[in-house]
Amino acid sequence: MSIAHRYPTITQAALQVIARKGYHQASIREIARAADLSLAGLYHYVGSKDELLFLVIDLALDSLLGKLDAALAEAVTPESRLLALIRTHLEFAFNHGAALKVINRDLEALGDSHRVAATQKRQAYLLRGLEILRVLDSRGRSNEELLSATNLLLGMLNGIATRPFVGPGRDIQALTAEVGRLFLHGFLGSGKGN
Amino acid sequence: MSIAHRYPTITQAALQVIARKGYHQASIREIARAADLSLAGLYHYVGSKDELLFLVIDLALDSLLGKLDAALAEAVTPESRLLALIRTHLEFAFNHGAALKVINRDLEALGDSHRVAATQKRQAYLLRGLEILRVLDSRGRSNEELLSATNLLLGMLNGIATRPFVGPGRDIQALTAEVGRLFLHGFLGSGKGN
Amino acid sequence: MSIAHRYPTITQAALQVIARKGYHQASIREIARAADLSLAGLYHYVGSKDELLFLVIDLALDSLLGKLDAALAEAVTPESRLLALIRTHLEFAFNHGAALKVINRDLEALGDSHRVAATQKRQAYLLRGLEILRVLDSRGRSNEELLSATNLLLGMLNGIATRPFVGPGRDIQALTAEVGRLFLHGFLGSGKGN
Amino acid sequence: MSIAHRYPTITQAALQVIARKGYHQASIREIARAADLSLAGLYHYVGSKDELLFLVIDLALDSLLGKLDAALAEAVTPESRLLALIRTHLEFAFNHGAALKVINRDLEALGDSHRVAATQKRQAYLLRGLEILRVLDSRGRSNEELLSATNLLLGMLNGIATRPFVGPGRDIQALTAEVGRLFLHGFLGSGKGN
DNA sequence: AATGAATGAGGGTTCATTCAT
DNA sequence: GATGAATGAACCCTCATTCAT
Repeated sequence: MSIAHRYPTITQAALQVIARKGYHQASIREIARAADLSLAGLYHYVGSKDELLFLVIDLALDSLLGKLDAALAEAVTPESRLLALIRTHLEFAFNHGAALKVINRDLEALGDSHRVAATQKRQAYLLRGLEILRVLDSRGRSNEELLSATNLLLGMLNGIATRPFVGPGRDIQALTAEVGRLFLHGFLGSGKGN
Repeated sequence: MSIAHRYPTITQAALQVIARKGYHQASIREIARAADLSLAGLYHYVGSKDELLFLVIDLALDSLLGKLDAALAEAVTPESRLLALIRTHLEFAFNHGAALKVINRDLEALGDSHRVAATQKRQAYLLRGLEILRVLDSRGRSNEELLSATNLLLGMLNGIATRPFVGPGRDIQALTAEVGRLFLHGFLGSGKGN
Repeated sequence: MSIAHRYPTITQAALQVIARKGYHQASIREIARAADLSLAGLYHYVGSKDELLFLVIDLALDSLLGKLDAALAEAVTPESRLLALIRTHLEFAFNHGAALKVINRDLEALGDSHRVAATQKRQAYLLRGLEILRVLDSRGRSNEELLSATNLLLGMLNGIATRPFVGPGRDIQALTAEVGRLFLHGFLGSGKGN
Repeated sequence: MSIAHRYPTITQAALQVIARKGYHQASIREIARAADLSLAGLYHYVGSKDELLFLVIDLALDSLLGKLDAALAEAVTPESRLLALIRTHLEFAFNHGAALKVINRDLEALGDSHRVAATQKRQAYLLRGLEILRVLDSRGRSNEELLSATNLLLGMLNGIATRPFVGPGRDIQALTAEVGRLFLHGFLGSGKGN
């Protein structure tokens, strides 16, 4: 059993357990059990619980950013780029709900240095959204205003994803369209002068 | 020191500690210390940690609902009712950030029966929003669509409040106006047929 | 069971276990058992293993210094003061062998701040000897030379005490006389000019 | 890399690590790292941690005894033999402080059978001293008295070496002379009848 | 000859909780 | 009404050691 086999098993097990119980309630023993490893065996691969959390979050952020960039690579018009972001985020929420939950809920549990690194990577995601809105904007919004709007957008998306109100019954196409229309109308139609 | 004096002290101390560290990281010893009580003294008033969390969340929800209903009592037009909800929520976020944080983050840590009760009360808050949107709607949206839109709205508001991106520099009047315009344009301007 | 009853029990239990196995091999679980307490019960009185070691060493040093000062209070001539120190040290070694062993062997295991405090108190003991030798000296030895001689003396005494070579069969009176004569002849009869 | 090359590396690495941290605090992982070996690689040469400690102590005792015998081979008068022992011990303390520290501090950590063997070899060293004193003695001291005096002497020497009081600034020639004079005066000038 | 992988046992410490006083 | 004392369970982590390759 090579290390290449073990690491994915470990990170996936950790992701599932941490997503379900939260970082502080997820015991490292339970993670080891979920990874089919003894407690000491897990420590053979991971130096500490904090490092394990970082690994999980870092992988999740890589995955999320990767999917976003792949989707953006095929979208040229500003509107389609916005929709690509919305769709990607919602797809990620539904297909990788555990990962998104851990990113949003447990990142702050990271130790100082790890938290800085992870926060930077999450900011990169935010910046993707901000740049899309900047191009979309027709009224010369300031950076601060654009940032605020980006936060509104991501807040909406995470609000949908985090809450159990909206189940997987809703298909993502329709939801993307709904959020897209709502935000686009609001964003384009609302400005300083209105 | 009567029981009537103790309870507010206890719940406020618990609220602060839990908001700062999260429920599972907030030790009951630290809460007792913050309430200027001995450990066993705290147990004299509160039966368990879970019950204490419920007390805190229940009070927070009562406060939030009370403020919302007071604001709605003075608003008659649908638009002003929506703005009242937005303003109330943002004000609560800025003035009682700890309470909102605990509601959103720690409610799921409650034991089964308490969690059900608290969730119901939080749903009542959601329903206030849904009814506002129902009146506001001009296109005969279904209940499910209205619920979805309500979730979008609350997601936005919580997103703003939770994230550290938007500081207290922003004044609430302006923020309320911005969110209101954005959501209103989006909600009114976007419908099935658009 | 008041705290006045527990602390001596705890420190004595800790002293015995640590003396027998050495600080790092003495598990706090075993100390708790020896003190007839549960593990968590021990932590009710002592904040950490390091603090417990400091308590033990500090008490041991107080006891040693107390006995020395009591003995010195009755000795006036320089020779009798030297013999008082020798006798006290040997008596302490035989009657409180565990305490002396912990002082000599485990002091360096203390954490930084505790180690500084304990070392200072041990230095006070050393200075008692140095002052005795200073008065005894007839050749104007320098401070450094006196310190060196003090170390030789204490080295001898600890050497006897630590090693299992000399059992309690030897009575302390005779041993005191022997060491006293040997050291006194050497100290008085040996000097720079000899 | 033959086994003949590995063993010295291993024992030296083990000596350094054990001297610095003490046997129980010296992890076998750290020793392997210091020997530039993998953990399992170290176990290829050494069967257990206890065996490794024995190896280290045994080599140290061999070295100490070898140096002593070499020095005694050139000394004929009783006084010069005593000085040879003192000088050898002090030189060993300053040049091989780690080895002396491990002999004195960690021998008792050995498992039963190894401890017996090592103790016997250390007794051989003690006996060298005892025989020197026997010849030097002019008053017909008993074996027991001679053993006691030997312990005093070695106690002094180890006391000097172990304590940080006397640094390497002191040159060994002078220190040897000082200890020699002190002990000689004391030993020759003190007897039963004095 | 050499090592990565794996583990059982035990380390110090913290926790929510109970109870005699 | 109030609290010091006490505990069982669980926490994260390290250890010496073994074994398949």
